[in-house]
Amino acid sequence: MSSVSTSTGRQRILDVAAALVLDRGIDGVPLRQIADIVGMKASSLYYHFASKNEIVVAVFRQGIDVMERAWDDAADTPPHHPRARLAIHVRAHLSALFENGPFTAAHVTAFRTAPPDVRAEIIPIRDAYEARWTELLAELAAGGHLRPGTPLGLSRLALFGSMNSTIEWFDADRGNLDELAEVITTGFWDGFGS
Amino acid sequence: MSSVSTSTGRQRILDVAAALVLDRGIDGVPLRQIADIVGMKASSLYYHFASKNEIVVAVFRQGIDVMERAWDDAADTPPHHPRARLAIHVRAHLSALFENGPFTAAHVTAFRTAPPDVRAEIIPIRDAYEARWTELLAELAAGGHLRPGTPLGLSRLALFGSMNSTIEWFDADRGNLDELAEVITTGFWDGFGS
DNA sequence: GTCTATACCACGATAGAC
DNA sequence: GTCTATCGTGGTATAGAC
Repeated sequence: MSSVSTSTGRQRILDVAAALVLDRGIDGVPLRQIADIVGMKASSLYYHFASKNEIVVAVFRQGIDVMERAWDDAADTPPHHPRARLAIHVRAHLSALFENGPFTAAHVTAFRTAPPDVRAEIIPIRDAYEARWTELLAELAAGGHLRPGTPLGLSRLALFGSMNSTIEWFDADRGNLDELAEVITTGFWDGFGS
Repeated sequence: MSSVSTSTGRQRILDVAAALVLDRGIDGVPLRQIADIVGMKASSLYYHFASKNEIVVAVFRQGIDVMERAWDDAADTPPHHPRARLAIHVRAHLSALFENGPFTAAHVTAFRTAPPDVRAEIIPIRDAYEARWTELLAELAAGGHLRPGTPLGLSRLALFGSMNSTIEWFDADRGNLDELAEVITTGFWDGFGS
């Protein structure tokens, strides 16, 4: 298992690149800066990757991979009643955003400004992840657990927005991810009104 | 009243810059591209602005200004019961995001990767806008209309996330903003569960 | 208020030694 | 697998004519 400080070679480059891209965006990160932090010269990056775009694609891929793994882990737990099933996947998505490196967060924040060819390569992969959520919400709706009348796509997008926007303000070092997941789940399920 | 196609000089530069920054991020937009679309040379931009950062600051300022004006218009309407009061301000915020140029959306999406000095100049201004929301939510909570136990800051951030993340998917040309505002308000107030 | 010309630097990327 | 050296391009910004 790799961690940021112990990874080597290709993975170490991706760790550094993901953190920087999350912070400054794709165009805000020169290859020279990635290389500096890794401890090599920019030209040496080209032994591991053919281009900057290829690094970005690898970062995004790994970000989606982290999300899918978190989903799979969550899906392993025994079946719950509907709300708990949602809660466990919300917690998993937040885990991908905050507990497994900067990859998922980098993907979520930087994808919108990525070059068209990078986007084209990533879209099919992220679609597969989104389809899992659509399916989960469809099952909840079929069981009568979601308000009728709201299109499924809308509630999925609202949930994604609510989860992903935590990147802007949640501090994983100070806050509690379980509590955050509970707030988001409750907000989605019951709302904040009373 | 200025519109994108008829504005001139300084405002025309800002209109173009805001649209491009929304699309590609700050570092993804060369001054030459702004100048091209405006119909001048890049060097001529320096007659109107001292630096690229100054353009970005002006774009963000206007984005916040649009939000505040939308808020003020909403606050002009006679007092409602609590949920309707919230709904009217949600609608106003979405109006700022989609109905008054790309400034507010550019601010929301590009601020996170802005250079530190740009951020420092903008933060106090955006804080004032956020304080309006905090105050509104505090009044709702004081009236017993928000679920007790959820910190006010959390519900404000959840609401912001839900509204601002619509930038990623809502198509103002095809969708209905009133309906969107209703979905978001209902989602915040009552949730999506049943 | 916009132009031409240009300075200066940083960018991504390649070649080839070690 | 990393280095030095370098190429070509394009970035922000300035000077000065018109």
